[in-house]
Amino acid sequence: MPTIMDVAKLAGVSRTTVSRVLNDKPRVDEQTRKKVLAAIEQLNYEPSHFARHLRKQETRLIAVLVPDISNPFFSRLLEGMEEVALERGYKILLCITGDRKEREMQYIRMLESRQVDGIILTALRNPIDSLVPYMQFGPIVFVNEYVDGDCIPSVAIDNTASAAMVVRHLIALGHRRIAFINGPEHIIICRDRKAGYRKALESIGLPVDDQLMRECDYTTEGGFRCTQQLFELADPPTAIFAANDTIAVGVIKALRRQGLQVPRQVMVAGFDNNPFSTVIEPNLTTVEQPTHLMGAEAVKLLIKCLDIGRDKVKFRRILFETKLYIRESSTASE
Amino acid sequence: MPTIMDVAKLAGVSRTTVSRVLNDKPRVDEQTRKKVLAAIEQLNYEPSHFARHLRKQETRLIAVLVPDISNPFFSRLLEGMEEVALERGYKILLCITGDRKEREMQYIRMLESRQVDGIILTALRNPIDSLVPYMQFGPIVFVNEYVDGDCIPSVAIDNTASAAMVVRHLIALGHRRIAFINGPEHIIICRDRKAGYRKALESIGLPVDDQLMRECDYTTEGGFRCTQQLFELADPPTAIFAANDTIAVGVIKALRRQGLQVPRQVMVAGFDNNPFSTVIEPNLTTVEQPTHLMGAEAVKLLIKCLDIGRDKVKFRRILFETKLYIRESSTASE
DNA sequence: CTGAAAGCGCTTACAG
DNA sequence: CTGAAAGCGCTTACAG
Repeated sequence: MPTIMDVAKLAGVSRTTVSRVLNDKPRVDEQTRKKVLAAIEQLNYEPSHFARHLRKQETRLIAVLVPDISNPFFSRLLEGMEEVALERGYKILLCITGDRKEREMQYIRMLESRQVDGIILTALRNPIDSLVPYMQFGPIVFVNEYVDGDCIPSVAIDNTASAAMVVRHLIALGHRRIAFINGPEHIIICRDRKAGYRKALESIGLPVDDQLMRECDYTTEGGFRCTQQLFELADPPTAIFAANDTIAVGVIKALRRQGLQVPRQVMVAGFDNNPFSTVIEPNLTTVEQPTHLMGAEAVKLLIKCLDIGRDKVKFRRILFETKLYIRESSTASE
Repeated sequence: MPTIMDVAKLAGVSRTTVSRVLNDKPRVDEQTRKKVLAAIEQLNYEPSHFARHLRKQETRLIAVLVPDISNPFFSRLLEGMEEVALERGYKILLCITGDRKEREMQYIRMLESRQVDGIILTALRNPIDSLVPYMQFGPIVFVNEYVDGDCIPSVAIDNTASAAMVVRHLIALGHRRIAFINGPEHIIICRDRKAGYRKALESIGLPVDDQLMRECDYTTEGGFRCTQQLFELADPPTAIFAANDTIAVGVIKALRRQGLQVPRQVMVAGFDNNPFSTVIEPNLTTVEQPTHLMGAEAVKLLIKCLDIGRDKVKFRRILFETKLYIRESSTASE
């Protein structure tokens, strides 16, 4: 494998000069440049990223932590990130945590051993304080996930407002008994969606019935089970809002099992615009997040922190708009 | 950020000794080891992976190229890889090609600039010959994808046999007009599935009707369109085998649109056991590949090439068994 | 058991 | 415009 020294010898110059040509520095004679370029070509030389980065004290690597890559929400986020990273000369290290705390910390520690320049967290299962010791080693940016305060830059949506938008839509269709099946409420996103649900009800003076609020683990089975429970109530709901589409699939399956027709007898809405949502019958009303944009923006934010220093970065909290897709599952039949 | 020199000074030894302790080398006095360990602890020292790898001429990084991470097939493959990589001290660089040839080559070139130790390809859109110049820089392993001959180690399934299994299943249910909607036939996997389709028909003396073989781009829309065309035939099929579940969703949607009942009037089968397959009604008969195992095995194979040299690795072609899931879409009503 | 020295392949002041 | 030298942070023969 040829090194810079081989190129220098062949071209009859010093390795300093080769380095200059390589990095497009000024003050190189045109003749010299040509000789060097020819030597590079002839040897099929590629500079070693490793050596370069050791010298420059940077890795051009970004660790992205995701709980679960099979979830289209996270894979789309990654697609958005990858696009921008490549453009800017960064590479992405895929870190799947499986929502396990130790695994998460293990990856965060890569910052300490300088394996990566920075970290993007799409979720955080450890307490926020556990990040503090690592922040000195490089920037950390949230996307999707966020925390109160703005000690850590984040890219996200307004979950409260988005959930409220769905509930208002169901209210407008005449529903008064609207159930909410949430994901795990130790997750801030779920807490905020719940807040949005309450807010929408309260804003028009509807009572908030604890019986109608359920919590599951973000799975289809969870949605199925919670729906069954809801229909054991004396006064069951006429509409169900699920905190994500995976749950909503379980909701629709359970309703079908109960012999209840969607949307005629019960309306359903989800969240995420998962590809599922147009496969299931009836097609699911849902909220779309601009996942590609969010991923892209997160990488841009991280690179900005790297370039100008975290503390100088403004807009520490970037919010994106969401969009409600009204489909069959919440469409009134004429 | 402390370096090995800081530790050496604090412990009052040479950096050679610190390195020995770090790497668990023998011939270090127990007292000395303790002193060094204490210094490491006190400084919160972590060795720089970069420097270590520059010296050792390895990166412990594996580039994994995938066409599309939103496809659950590829994301599960990645999950399997990640698990083993982490166990063995390797990290995974996520390379999304979007099926673009230039993008693919761009990533393959990382081998040349020694950014990664090896490459795993889940697909290859460039001609196989284009890999040859890069093979000298590090091992390349296929998973899912493969080529004729065994110049490149691969982990895959027997696509011909698996497709034949599906078709035999449909034949056993009494079908004689079985259509096949394939993915792009420049992909070897699709060609092999088609071969399996033909083989199953021919094995019991059924004619192979060109009209019943269609090709699309692996999308739901493609499956929809091809199905519509099939039902413009004078003698339409009574069963449709789609080369993957995404296509099969389009098939079922088209049949529904035509007012045809599945499975009563037309039976359908897919491939991949995509999560879709249990969301769509009726639930889809499909073939499951052991994606996690395949991903894991691909990483093991690559690491073996790295450890003992590509040429010494046996089992250059590893085949995994597939499993047919018979669901409603191909179940005869009593 | 321990250390001085060389070297992995680059880049960057510094000097000319 | 060009080059000699130092150095990024490690590991590894080599010598003692």
